[in-house]
Amino acid sequence: MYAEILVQYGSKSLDKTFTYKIPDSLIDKVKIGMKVSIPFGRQNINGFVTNIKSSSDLNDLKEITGIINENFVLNKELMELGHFIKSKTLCSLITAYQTMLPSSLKVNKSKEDYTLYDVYVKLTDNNVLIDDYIKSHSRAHSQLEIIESLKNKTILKKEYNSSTIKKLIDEGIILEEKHARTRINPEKKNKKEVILNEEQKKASTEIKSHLNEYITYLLYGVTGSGKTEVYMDVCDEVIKNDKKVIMLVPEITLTHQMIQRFYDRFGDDVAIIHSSLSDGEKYDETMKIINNKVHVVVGTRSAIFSPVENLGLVIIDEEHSQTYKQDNNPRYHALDIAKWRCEYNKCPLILGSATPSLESFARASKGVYKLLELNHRNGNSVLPNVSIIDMREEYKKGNSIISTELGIKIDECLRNKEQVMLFINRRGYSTVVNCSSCGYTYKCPHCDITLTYHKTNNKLVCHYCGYTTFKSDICPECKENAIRNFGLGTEQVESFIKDAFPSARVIRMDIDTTSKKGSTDSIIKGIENHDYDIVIGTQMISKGLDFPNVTLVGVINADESLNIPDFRSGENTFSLISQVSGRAGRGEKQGSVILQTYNPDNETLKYVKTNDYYGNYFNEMKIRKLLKYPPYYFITSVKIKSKNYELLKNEVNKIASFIRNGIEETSICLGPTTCPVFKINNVFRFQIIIKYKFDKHLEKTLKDLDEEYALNKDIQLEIDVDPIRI
DNA sequence: AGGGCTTCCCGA
DNA sequence: CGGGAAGCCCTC
Repeated sequence: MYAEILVQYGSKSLDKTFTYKIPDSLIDKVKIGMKVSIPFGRQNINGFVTNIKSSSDLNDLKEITGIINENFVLNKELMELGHFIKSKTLCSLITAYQTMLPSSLKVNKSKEDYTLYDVYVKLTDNNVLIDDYIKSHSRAHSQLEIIESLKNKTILKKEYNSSTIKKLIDEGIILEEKHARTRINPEKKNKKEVILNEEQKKASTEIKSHLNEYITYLLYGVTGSGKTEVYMDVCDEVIKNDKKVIMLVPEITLTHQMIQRFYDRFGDDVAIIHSSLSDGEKYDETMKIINNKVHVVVGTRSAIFSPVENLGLVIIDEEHSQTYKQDNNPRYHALDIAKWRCEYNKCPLILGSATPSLESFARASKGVYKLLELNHRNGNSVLPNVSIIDMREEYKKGNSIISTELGIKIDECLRNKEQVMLFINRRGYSTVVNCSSCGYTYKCPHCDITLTYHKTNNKLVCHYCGYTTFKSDICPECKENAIRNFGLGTEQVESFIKDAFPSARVIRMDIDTTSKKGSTDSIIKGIENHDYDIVIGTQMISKGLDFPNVTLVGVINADESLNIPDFRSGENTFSLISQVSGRAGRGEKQGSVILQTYNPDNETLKYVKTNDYYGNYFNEMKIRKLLKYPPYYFITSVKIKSKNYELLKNEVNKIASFIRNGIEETSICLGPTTCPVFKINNVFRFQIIIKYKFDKHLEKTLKDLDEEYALNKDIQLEIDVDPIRI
């Protein structure tokens, strides 16, 4: 028998199978989807079995040397899914499989058991041996004590002094026993029965009556409308049918509260998968899935690859979230994978959001997805009041950070013992540092961007490559004492607020204050317990958090995300600010939102103010149609990168004409142009954008292009099908 | 990916 | 003519 094997390396030049002979001793054991070790050239590496056959045209084949993990086999569904990922993202097949696996199970890893064991000890059954032992020697008191304490009992080994017990084990009086222990053990708390309101019941019933069909539902529910209850109600039904559920959330730490609710309801029937778990934790959770110990998998993007058998439902919460698209190779979108798997398993897919992506909403209005709406907040809470403040007027009054009105509102909140959230989507102290005398601006020497000032350590930091330098008040160009800060960041807002409201307890929440493991949790608990009155944060405070005592949300600079040069900036601003606003007034009290902006007439902000998703949708769609952007056209971007600028400039034009010749006439090829950030880490970057409705030549053209440059070390290509930003 | 084999350029 | 870097090619 022979096996076709993919080698562990992801390089494009090795993206083919190699045939090995299966030795007689392994014939009954080797299966498709297994990891095996093989000789390759003069090295010994691992590979992945993709096919088994009884004959081969080749002779003098080498033999498989061993199986890495007999208990792990990638199932047929995921084997097929690999081909889909390969063709969609133009990656090699082995890269597709590697992407599906947690690092402990990846093909290049040879260790097979990550299980954590507790070692227990017990007395041997051989009573004669024990008696002899006690009688025949004058034993240390401590050893006799151990023997006494273990009568009819099994106890953790580490309860005893290790050298004392070792002796007893060596003599055979005491036996060791290993018990596997899972690292994460959620508990089920039977909280009070959830009663769905009419809207929730309607949505849930609709989905529950089509559980054996591939239908994509768009659950469009305003913030606080209780989408989670609908998810859980449908989950219940799927579990009753003994099928499995995968639920995706954008970022685990921020959706901590939602995961807790799943634990409370389903307890140890839930496995959790996300990037901040350790390898061992991920291994345990994956094993729970493989061994059919759980019905529900909750996790971030990569959880869509969970090796569940009998998938009955996929839920993607906050479906508009950009985190579902992987921004390095393979650039897959979890939504595409979810669709593929749901179609394969003939089961429903639920996309939930308060601000669905334009693509999704457009599909729902065309009837491709089925639209389900939740228009009311759950319980007694109502949507917050939004007011827009013209910062141009405020600036004249001398307020550049907090407007008069926001100041008054904060004061009011503090007096009422309510909490405030202030949103500023930039970390650091100030985003631009320059000289008011000669105009010199601090820029990163390796990247094409300005440095951000961090006051906590008095350093200038590049947010792209991490370059750090000290800041001086004296201009390095003209030597004048005229260095000034522009552009607001979280640190500056924090220090301003601390000065303005000295009695308030203030916490800042951004990457810089939450990078330590567990710090996010402790901040969230602190907010829950009202240890803080004012929370200042970046977009990490925008999603999922549910604090009933937060009644005021201030958006310090609503223009920030509007000014990003991307066709989606309007859509993203609408959803970001709507999500942030949704943090206000989730309890009994009415919430209010203050949007500070230098563009009070901006269309997007007006729609945010009136919470008019439809208005914003139609407005954006009009623009997208006019400019031939998604969802009217598909987009693929080709980034071309090199350290050698002259070579790059030359090559880029060749690539553009190659693409122009290889696509249909109805498709549009834009560029080459320089990327918005022209240089990162001393690598120059150009891009070409292809817009198309349907192009049967494009995939082949891109594949050829990719292969052409696969071995070129000076030029790197980065092809992104359906990029999330350009 | 990684190692070996070929080629090509330079100095003596 | 030797040596060392650079490029090329192969791995079942």
